[in-house]
Amino acid sequence: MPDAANSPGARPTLRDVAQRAGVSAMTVTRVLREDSRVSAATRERVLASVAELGYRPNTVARSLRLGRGSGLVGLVVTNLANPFYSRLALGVDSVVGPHGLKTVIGNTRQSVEHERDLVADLVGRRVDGIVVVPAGGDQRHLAQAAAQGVPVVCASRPPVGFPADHVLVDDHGGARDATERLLALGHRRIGFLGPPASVHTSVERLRGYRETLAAAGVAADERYVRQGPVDVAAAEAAAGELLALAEPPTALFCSNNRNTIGAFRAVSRAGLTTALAGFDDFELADMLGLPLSVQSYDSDELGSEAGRLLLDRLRGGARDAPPRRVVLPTRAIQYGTPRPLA
Amino acid sequence: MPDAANSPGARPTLRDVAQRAGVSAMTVTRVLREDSRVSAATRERVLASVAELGYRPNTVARSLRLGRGSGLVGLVVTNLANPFYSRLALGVDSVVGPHGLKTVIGNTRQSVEHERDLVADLVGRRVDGIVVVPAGGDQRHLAQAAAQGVPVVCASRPPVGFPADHVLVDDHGGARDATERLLALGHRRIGFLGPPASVHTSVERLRGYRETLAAAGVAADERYVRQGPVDVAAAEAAAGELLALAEPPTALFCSNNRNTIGAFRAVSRAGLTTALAGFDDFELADMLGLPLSVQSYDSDELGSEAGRLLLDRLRGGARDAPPRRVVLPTRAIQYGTPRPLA
DNA sequence: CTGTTAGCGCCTTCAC
DNA sequence: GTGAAGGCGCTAACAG
Repeated sequence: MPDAANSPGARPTLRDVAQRAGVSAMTVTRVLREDSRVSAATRERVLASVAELGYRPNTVARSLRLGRGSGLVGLVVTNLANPFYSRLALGVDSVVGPHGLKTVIGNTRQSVEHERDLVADLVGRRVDGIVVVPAGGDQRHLAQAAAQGVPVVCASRPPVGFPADHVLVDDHGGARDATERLLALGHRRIGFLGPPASVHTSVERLRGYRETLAAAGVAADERYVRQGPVDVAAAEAAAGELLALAEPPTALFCSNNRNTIGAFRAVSRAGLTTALAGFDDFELADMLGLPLSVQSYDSDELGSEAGRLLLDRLRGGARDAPPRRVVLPTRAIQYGTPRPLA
Repeated sequence: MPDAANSPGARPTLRDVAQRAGVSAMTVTRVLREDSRVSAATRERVLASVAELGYRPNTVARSLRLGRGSGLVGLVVTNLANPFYSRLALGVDSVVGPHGLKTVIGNTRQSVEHERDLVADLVGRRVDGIVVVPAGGDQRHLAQAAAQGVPVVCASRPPVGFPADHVLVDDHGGARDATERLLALGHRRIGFLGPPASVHTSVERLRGYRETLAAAGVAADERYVRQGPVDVAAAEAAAGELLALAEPPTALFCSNNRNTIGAFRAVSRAGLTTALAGFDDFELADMLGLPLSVQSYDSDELGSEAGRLLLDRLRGGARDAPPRRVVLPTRAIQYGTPRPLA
């Protein structure tokens, strides 16, 4: 009887295997851990017993006994449906997975409150570490987790009020480059479209945009700045407003791909040739029929870097190293042929 | 000293709290579980002690003691970077999350071997259940997990060789509708583009396409069928081949959005007006400048339905119900104005 | 080479 | 109202 399910739901234990093989539980452990020297004969018997019972060691009990963590890494993001975050998740998982760690997802739906509950839950589950894209400014719960000995790595946004490893994108540099490209084409009336100021990346990208304009001697015009849209529809509306101004911008810098796509829709619908520069690459960007430059980077790299930082704390010697910061560069991609301003 | 980290990494235990409050561990448990009647005074002292130590109950130990599962749901997909799967993940998580279950992700990268290892690992972690999009035809490892008492729910593809709840999309019906739309426009030379026959959905959609053609009295032409492309580049190449035939198809039915996008690129590059019908909606589909009909459905619904089926097995009375099947309908979306064949 | 003892952190059972 | 045992499944540390 290969897999006699004696009582459904009652999974066999180490003891069951031992008893069936006529040895002690300890011996079974040894065989399973390929530990010390066990006689070939015994090993055979034990393995047979394991197979017959369909025994699978209980990792939970094991990790409890060993005093280690649960072999889980918590991943906390605002919206996993966003490919940006799912790639990030994959990046984390691809790095920690080979080390026997599984990734637990936590979706906060932009709510700091959810984030706090999630982190508390993850800490309770004794995750070995947490990778988080903080949803808001209040990060006390993260500080607390870190203080309780759970390594925290922030991705995309820096930790606030406590030390932690973090991985950022070169938001400022990317925004500078994007803006410079528009300036180089002769544009002076350049609009800005991006998420609200509560989003760290948006702040940095806006700063890069402003500083670049200032450095080029272009007067800032706050009418051209729309910090707010988080989805395509809102971005399209906001872009439409800018384009409808008496003296509309001749170019738009869009600080993420939601805004770029929204802007594209608005420009396209209005039948204009407003130049576009954006942050984040996206599929079909090359087929839009408008020249477009984007600042691109792989979000899975954000994840894999975060995973590496975490592993260093867990396995490497970086257990008590001072907090580290990794900044990923962006690279410019030009779609279509840029048109100099007439 | 609010959170004196006595020894970093050594998290306080129930006993520590008890000792500090001058009570027994049992009493602390009671307070935490809001169990029996504990004197208000004791409760106060315990809670204070909890707060001061920053104590967080160890869920791992708890679930071990209670003999329950780990409060985890395993999610096994081939590629989380694909928005299809990340939405599915979110759907699962949104349903099981409110029941205190967390979702653990497992990415198989299309490898059945990885899938087997992953499932084994998840079972070892005593997940309460598994939602899986099976990567291949060999599902013995899933059967085994199910046999060991871990409820398995298949999404997008049915279980093979063992009974299990599953959620499918109406692949056949959607393909029929898509093909009928092309026939209605007067097309008779209709090509098919889709993933290899190892993918269940592809088989069903191809079947729907073939049966619909046959029903309309259109002779099948196997030169027009390309079952293989899994990414945009391969799809574009395959579409290019079809378009380059001596007697090219006047319309293409693409059985997923990778193939639709690839076909669009090929058609667009060739400057043709080949009609397109696809499966799966995708962003910017409306901006492509070609008429296109797609069979759309929400993959998060696949996930949430799967989550519900799983919950029924875990919490509901469906513990030992016969396996159930849920089929989600598709709905047609028309982008642009369809052009009847001249 | 193999077995016994003890206990990870928690909670059910039974006493007081 | 509260506490003392005992054990969930597993494995270090020590026997033998």
